[in-house]
Amino acid sequence: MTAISDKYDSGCPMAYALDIFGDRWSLLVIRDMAFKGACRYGDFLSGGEGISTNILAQRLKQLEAAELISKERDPENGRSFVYRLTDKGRDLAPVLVEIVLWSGRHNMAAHALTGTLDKLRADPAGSAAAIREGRVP
Amino acid sequence: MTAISDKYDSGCPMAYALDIFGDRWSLLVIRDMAFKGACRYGDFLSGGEGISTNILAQRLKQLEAAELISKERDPENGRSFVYRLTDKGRDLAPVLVEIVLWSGRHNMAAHALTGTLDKLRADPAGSAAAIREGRVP
DNA sequence: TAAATAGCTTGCGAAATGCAAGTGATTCAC
DNA sequence: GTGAATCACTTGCATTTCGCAAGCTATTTA
Repeated sequence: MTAISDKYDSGCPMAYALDIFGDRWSLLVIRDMAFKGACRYGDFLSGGEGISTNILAQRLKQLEAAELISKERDPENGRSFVYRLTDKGRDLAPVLVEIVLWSGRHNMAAHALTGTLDKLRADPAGSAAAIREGRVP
Repeated sequence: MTAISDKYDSGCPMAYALDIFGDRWSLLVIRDMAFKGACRYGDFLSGGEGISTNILAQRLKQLEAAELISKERDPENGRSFVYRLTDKGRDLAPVLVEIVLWSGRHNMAAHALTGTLDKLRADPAGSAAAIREGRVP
């Protein structure tokens, strides 16, 4: 399997992408990693939207299987793991940036991540580059 | 309601967007409109991935409620309706383009929409502009 | 006026989701 | 060295959503 499954794969690039992150939670996990520097299970659990623990575990496995994230033991705490975006995952930066910019244009009620939104607006390409390099914009 | 529901809205721009199109089918419907010029119920049903009719009807309602698409009677065929992207819907163009480009970079098996993919690669901004203007890239 | 077309709606079994409680492997405090 | 705490899950179960098939309504064509 690629991620959730290949059962819908029609060869369309959009369908390929949605097969991997076309659900409620995957992009929120990736957002936590890209914009907030989250890297541990507990970080995602307390990410703000209240993902439940079984779904989180499932999504992390799927994202790892799709090679968007990697999982390693935490060298400083043996009972913890560190999740990181892979090159493929960081390469989603322009997608994330455009989604945030779109929401910024159309959701007047937005109040979270606004500091980041200002930076993205001021320099979308630079922000995407930052994510791609593993930095938090 | 905004779309599927507001129950997850945390004020984060990403969450706002995913609340509207964070599911398996919404972006595929929008893809059919943006890249293939689809505008009728039957067009979406035969869009390639096999969405089922009840889910399609539900998604069209949600997308209309979120003001990404509009619905009108077809002036040339009274038993048909014409769905169109609104300004807000067409404004998703950069998101769609970046998703397709990302898939193009990472899915070597892609075979559908490849003519479009080449155009997007050659001129991403121009392709996004075409969608924004209601043309098919 | 009968048949075909377009766009749904309904019913129902299967799958995914959400919540709560429980497990197992470290690690820390004493 | 032992008990408590932490971290990362897993399991069970009720609820929700999905997917398939059949049916319904309005309009149009023959």
